[in-house]
Amino acid sequence: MKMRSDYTCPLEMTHDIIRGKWKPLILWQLSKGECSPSALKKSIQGISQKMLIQHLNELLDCGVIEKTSHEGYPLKTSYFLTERGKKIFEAVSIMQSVGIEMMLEDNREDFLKDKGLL
Amino acid sequence: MKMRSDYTCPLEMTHDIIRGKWKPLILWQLSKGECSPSALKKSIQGISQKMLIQHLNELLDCGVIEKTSHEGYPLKTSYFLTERGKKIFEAVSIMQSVGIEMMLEDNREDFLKDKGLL
DNA sequence: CAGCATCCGATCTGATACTG
DNA sequence: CAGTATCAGATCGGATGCTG
Repeated sequence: MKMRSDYTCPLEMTHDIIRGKWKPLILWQLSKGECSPSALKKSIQGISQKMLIQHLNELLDCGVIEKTSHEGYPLKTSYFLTERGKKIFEAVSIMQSVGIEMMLEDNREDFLKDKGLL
Repeated sequence: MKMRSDYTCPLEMTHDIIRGKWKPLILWQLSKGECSPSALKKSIQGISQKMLIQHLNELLDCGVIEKTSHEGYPLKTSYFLTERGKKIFEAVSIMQSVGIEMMLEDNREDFLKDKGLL
């Protein structure tokens, strides 16, 4: 995926960046601090390695995250949010809050409590 | 599209609602007040009627918008945000702000000025 | 462990034509 | 004007196997 450069509206640009199925969750995890792919995979239920790496690469392309690679075996790589990524995370964060509010309306307190979100 | 009921995280739920290509723009327009499909089509550059109606139906399914239909010819229908929709719009609104900030970093003031966003 | 390539089914989107 | 149906092409996502 490449970021377009002909967005007719800033909203479209942001949307494009976080539209991928796993993007918000990846950003959510990275907002807690830098993280390796394997750790991300563990913390994001259901994501495949392929999609993880692919989405990480797309986020790299958008300048939302960066990585550092420590050479040698075993390989170690860390991904982390850039300043731009921290801005995007503001949107992700609101998405989470709004989701919690909606679940509360739907009487899903139990679910939220189980997750430690309440 | 049907909303799932097995989200493992509130973030996923919100994301699912606004993931469609035109959803944020539709919500953006509706946030200004109730609006007919034809007016929406005019204000959202590039959207086809099919995608507009389809996305409107999906937003209806999610309880994010509602509509009123005035019977008779010519047909008139108005869509508007529900309370839930107004909450979701908070996220959309931040996406817009973040997009503007990113465009400013990218030296696209001219574009933003043309759009009256600066 | 991190990352890439391939194959394939699922999903999404757009164009067009049609109905009440 | 609002809404539906159909079809084709594009994109996305998941499974698997391979590389350094």
